[in-house]
Amino acid sequence: MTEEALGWQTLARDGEARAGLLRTRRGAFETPVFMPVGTLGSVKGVRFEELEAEDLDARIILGNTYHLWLRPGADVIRACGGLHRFIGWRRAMLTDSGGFQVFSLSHMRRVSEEGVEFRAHTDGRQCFLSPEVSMEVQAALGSDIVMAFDECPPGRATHEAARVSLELTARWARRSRTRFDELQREGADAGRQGSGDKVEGADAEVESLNGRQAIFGIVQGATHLDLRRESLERTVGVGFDGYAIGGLSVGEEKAVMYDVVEHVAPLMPEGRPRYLMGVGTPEDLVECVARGVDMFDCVIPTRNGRNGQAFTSRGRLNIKNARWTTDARPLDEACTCAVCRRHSRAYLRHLYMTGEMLAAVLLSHHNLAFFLDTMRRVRQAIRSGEFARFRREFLVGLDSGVE
RNA sequence: GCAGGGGUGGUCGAGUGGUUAAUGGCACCGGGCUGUAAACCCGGCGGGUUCACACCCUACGUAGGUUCGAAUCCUACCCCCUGCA
Repeated sequence: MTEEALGWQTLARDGEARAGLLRTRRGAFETPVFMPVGTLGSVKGVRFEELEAEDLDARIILGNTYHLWLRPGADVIRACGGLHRFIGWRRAMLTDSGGFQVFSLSHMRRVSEEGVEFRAHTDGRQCFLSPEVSMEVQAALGSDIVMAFDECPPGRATHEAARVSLELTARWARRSRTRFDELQREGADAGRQGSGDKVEGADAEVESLNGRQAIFGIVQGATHLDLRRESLERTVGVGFDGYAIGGLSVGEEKAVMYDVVEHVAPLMPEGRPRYLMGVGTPEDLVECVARGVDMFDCVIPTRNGRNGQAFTSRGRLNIKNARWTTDARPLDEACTCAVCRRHSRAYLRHLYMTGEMLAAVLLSHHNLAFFLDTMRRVRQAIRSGEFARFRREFLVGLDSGVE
């Protein structure tokens, strides 16, 4: 028996790229992994059966503290047995802390040492979010991986602003850890495993985990490498089950983002999973795996799918374009997802142009399939020592353009 | 037949003498979206020449007229709607 709430071990390395096995209390799966985003307890437009089906096979999804706290409320979800039971998802779940909303709703908030005062985007009422509140809400949600409460500065934050922000995040990391541990001891975790809950696909390794929630710390520092290093040291000093790089893809140049990841990821603890928050496009995933990242999440496949954009092995395809009006081919001729096996571009365009919700459903499905399949191929390439070649060919493919 | 109302750009619909190639909506064409305030947002949308500024044509049922100037006023005609016969 282990005392860990989460385990990660390297299966193979290829340059900085790592293939690993991540064990959570709700299932073990290989990394690098992409986590579909389900902010409000729903991966928008995609049923859980589909997420579990072979062409997607998502092993872990995201939920959001801030959004679920506002609606339906932590008490409701606790009363319903935690987020997993509430939404009907048995596999792993990671919850974001609400830290990102401090950034994205920045014009309706006030940040202080204690926490953040918000005006709820839903009805404008005054709310207060802090490391303690975030941990309490995430305990009520009972997610498998909890994120520390951080502050995410804009990508172009100055050195001085990024330093102030990073230091606040570091203090909040300590408070997050402290309150998180108290809540685990108090048994506040609504998703606690080991008391008779049958975990689908659980194996001996997973059952050897202690059944508690795990918690990840978040490295900030904007684009300033010295601050990133300092933030990393301080976060590791607190001690977490895994570490995330936050504050990227928030307005900075793409080359700068890659540069930050390239400098930070290899410095992150070798034996812990590394999670790049909110990233990214297919090329971002591959490029950041190459720099040592293990976990990703992004709204792009579902949001862009809803908005008519498909990701394919030859780049992006805008289903709205008139050129597809009578095109009988699937979105991506190299894709074997349920949507590509059955439907033509012409039909998908028709659905989109007529406002049928099925367009959003099918495009979201395909996009998730493409992202998840890309990660499968990434893992396989790393394990067979052919990641460099895969990376090169994948990027050439994306650049070749949809015909 | 008489009385009243009306015919505007792909479409619906504003505009009742002058910054009107003509407000809006829809449709259409294109672009964007990275820890989801997003089934959303932004641009274009009569034709032609131009990289562009710009210029030229054609347009508010049809044909005339009044006026420096007309989608807007007048006359005739065509068509549509409503009521009465």
